[in-house]
Amino acid sequence: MDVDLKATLCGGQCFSWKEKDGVYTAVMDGRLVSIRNTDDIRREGLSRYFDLDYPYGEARAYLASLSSVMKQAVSYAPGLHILNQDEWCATISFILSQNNNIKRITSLYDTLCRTYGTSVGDGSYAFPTQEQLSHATEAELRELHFGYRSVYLVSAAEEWKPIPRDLPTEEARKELLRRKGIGPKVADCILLFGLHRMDTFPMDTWMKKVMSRFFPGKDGSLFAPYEGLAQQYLFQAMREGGLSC
DNA sequence: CACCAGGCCGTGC
DNA sequence: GCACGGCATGGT
Repeated sequence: MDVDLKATLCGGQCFSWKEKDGVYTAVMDGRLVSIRNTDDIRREGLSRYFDLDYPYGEARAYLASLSSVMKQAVSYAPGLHILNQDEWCATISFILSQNNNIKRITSLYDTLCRTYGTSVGDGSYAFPTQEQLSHATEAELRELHFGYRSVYLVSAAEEWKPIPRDLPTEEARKELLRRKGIGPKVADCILLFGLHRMDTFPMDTWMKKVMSRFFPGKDGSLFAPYEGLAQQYLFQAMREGGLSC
């Protein structure tokens, strides 16, 4: 099955892609990339980023077998994939996300690129590296409308280090929770979208609504070993009104 | 005016 | 351990 680009790129996993007339564009590894379909993904060498080798067919079948609501959520956007994003970029992105909406997160993400990132031409900018963002000050960020998240960004750039790839999810989570501005929800988003830990289930305000309404008393472990994918299916369906009793 | 958005932190109990 | 208010900003 082809990747659903809209569900995958514009559903709150990442904030770097722009869509125009069915063409999705972003800066990847220092160059501007445009794609329209799964063939373009392969042609541009983005198979890993789009997670093409993960057994989505198997995961979909299993999740859909669990409950009618989950089946409905899966059928809403079956081509949804979980991206393999850069850990640094995902960390900053989800620090921006707290108590915020996707539109404004995207806008703030854009401001970071234009202010601190490297130009790649055509008015586009790469996401700033840790070194580039470490030049930002709290006062400067506040002027750029980052609000109380400003201090978290400064701290993240100062104290950044990658999580060892072989560290078990629960220990990685503890490490993330020590960092300023990273709580349970942001940590889980970094684990899922930046480290591809499918055994995480980020609980934001939308997911709290989903769980209390459709799976009262349960948690993400109900969907093991595909918690993360299940979460994203439910998140999308709930936000766009695709779930009914 | 209120309340909400991919929440977290510090305080008080 | 848990509940609560404060926090920046922009949209409805």
